[in-house]
Amino acid sequence: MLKKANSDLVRRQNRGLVLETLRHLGPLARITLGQRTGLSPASMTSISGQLIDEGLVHTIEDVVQAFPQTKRGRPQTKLALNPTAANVLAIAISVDGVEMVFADFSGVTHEPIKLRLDTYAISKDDFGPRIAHEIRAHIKKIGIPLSSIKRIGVAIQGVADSIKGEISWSPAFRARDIPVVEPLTRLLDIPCSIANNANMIAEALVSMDRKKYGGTTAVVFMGHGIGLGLILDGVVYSGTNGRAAEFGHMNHIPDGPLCRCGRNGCIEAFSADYGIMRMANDRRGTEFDVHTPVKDTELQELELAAAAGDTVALNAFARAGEALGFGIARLIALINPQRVVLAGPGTRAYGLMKDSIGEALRRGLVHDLRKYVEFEIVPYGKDMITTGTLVDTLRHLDRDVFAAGQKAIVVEFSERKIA
Amino acid sequence: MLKKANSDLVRRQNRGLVLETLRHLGPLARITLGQRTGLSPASMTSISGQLIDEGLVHTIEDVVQAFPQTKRGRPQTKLALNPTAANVLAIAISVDGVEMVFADFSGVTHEPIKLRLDTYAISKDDFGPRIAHEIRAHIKKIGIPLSSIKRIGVAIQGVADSIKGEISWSPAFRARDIPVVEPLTRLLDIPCSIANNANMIAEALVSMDRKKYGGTTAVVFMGHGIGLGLILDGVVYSGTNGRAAEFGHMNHIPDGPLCRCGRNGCIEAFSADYGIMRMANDRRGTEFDVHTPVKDTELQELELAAAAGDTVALNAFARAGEALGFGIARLIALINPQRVVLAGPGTRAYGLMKDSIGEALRRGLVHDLRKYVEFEIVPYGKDMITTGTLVDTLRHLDRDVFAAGQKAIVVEFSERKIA
DNA sequence: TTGATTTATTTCGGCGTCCAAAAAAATGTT
DNA sequence: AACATTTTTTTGGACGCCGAAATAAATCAA
Repeated sequence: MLKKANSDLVRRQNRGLVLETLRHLGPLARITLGQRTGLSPASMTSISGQLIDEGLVHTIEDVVQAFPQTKRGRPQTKLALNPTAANVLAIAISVDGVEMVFADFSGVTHEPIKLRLDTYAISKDDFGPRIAHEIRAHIKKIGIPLSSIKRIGVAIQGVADSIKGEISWSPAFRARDIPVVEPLTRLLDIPCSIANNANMIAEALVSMDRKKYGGTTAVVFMGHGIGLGLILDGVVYSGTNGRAAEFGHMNHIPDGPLCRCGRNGCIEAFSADYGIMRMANDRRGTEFDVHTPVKDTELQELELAAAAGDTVALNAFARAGEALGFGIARLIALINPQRVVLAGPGTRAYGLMKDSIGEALRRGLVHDLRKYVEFEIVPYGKDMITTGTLVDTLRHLDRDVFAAGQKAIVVEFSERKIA
Repeated sequence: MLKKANSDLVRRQNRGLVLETLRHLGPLARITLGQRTGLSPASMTSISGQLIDEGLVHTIEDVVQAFPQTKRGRPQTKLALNPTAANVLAIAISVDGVEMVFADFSGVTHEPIKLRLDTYAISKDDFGPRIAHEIRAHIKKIGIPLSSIKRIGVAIQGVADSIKGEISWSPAFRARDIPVVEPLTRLLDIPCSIANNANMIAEALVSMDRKKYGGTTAVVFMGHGIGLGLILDGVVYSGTNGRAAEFGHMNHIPDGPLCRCGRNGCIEAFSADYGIMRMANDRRGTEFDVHTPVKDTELQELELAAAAGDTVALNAFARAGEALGFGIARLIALINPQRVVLAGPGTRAYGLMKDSIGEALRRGLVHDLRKYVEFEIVPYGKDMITTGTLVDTLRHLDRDVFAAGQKAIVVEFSERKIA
């Protein structure tokens, strides 16, 4: 259903457009902004004047306007997002621990802060307050005022309910339905949202290269679990109630090996680190409990063994690839994406799974559907999750908060006009 | 990325909103229309005046304003979509044949026209012209001018490429990549679009009950094949290049029974009519070629046998249900819809598959994901496909064609204003 | 029948938006 | 110093929506 439109909507949308363009392309002169956005120079003057009055944007003459203009004519005055307009905070929570990254409105980040926190032991109701406490402690250290933080984004490994603002389930926690948004909002008085980390990686990819990833892309995240971020028509799809896809717990083989989720035969049970480890141990007759976290060193040893030709290790990775390949085949049959991206630390062993993934795709997917899909492995940067979360959070400011304009400023603007 | 907005957009969007509201709620007075859309009475006068001038909407005083007003005050004059503003045509193509339905702008349909056409034998390049010819023949019979048909929507069983405007693959045709949009547009000079019939059923459901189906719903269509329509956030998702999902060819069991698509183990190979038939025949040692179309009478016999306790028949339906259940479990893991709807003639045998579907869902899906999903069987109406296609086609007119206004009329409007 | 009341619709004036064109500003070129 | 060029601002007009007032068209009451 369409929505009512009025001149308010027009300005809001164009303000948002200008902010997003500056964010994406960096400092630009009004004339260039006009060309990029399609807005007239007159409108650019009006909109940028408003944004400057509100402190969201500033002219950049002071700084290195250094580059002498080689052209004739009045020199451009470039506009840039004003870093001091706001700060945001991204928090990434996984079994590895908690990472916090602060950024200013222009997207420049502070040094990441890593917390050692025994998330697995913490209780449902202690987690939110604990994080709030940590935030307070660290902004004091960094020296930015709490009130300057306009939004917090939280990314978790596991199932996030972004409507309720809870961690429905995560391998990092023993507890379930852990409230996050409510305590942070209450204790810090800052709007907050929560999302799944595979979605945030997808967000990071789209912001990096909209042409490549902006259509319909499936981002498979391989790590301690197997996650999925879906980009549909350029927008990250976050499912009903924000509970995003659980690709790792899509069944591969009915009644297959036991998965951490309690069902049998999920993709994770084959392809996550613990699935691979279990497969190898089973063949060797060694006991293995799927709930024990797998140490990266152990996995690396297995990879080395496979590389050296150990058939048990090779087989474990081949089975992992097969499950993943069939999972991707099913995903393609359902969504028909233009591009499938494999990301995450688990891609380190891609070479050991490549053949079996390809073979599974051939077996499980009719050529007509396969032929249009492009595959890609992206090298995993640890900061993709926080980057994506920051992108998401800043876009929220651009579109919803600052696009609307601010009461106090509107008054100032009126005065300026009268005078 | 946001788009530039201007006053043009505002009027276009509000015109579209008014048209959609009238379409959805039937004739309404300006005042009611204002309440429903959120537009002021003044704006309603302006917009409706324009729409009336353009002939898209008419007042309904002439007709049965009969119902005497029980209230005091100036009586309402109801506005309605003007049936004569345009005609549209929906064409549904399946292995059963070709069905054409004409409708006027208010959505009132003519009697459906069924064509006997040997689609399976027709060549790639003969199909479009043949359909164009049939359209010409039938509008002559009905007595509406060709030029009044403003848009044609085609729904097919199989894979539609709605960007290229082709039937990529369909069980109704031997040929592939059959152009449809191009020949119809060329020979009739009418805009045309093509879509998948499961999507059109989804479209029909959303228009019937937006509250129920308007969130995230998966519509599984059971017939000669197994199709899927996905509604994401109230909008039917039509995949990359409009090539929608092929749920029926999602793999169920690697290296399982042969499917019509040439792969092994697709859901269809278990759950489509031919899959069920093959399963029963295999057990009985009878030969069965999956490419022979299954007669409905044969299937009914099998259903009766199962109902009478025949274990071979019962087993065939149970296996069909199991494949379907695991397919739905995988779908839920991936998309997490609020609602899963089973539709189509295949649901006639739902009673025989119910238990195995439920069992498969339990085996293949963790409870946390299962618990939020609602299941529903909708009784199958043969006209759901054409209804959905008409809904889609008329919305296109409302939003894209008539929302924009027409040059000639704008002039008239100015004159009226001056005088 | 007439006037009061009620409700729907239209008209009018105001405001916000965008835009095209003109003017101003700031620099390079001759 | 005058002219050319380019960017930015200003000005005036068009179009949109809206609130308020005016108008229209009925019912109700005396």
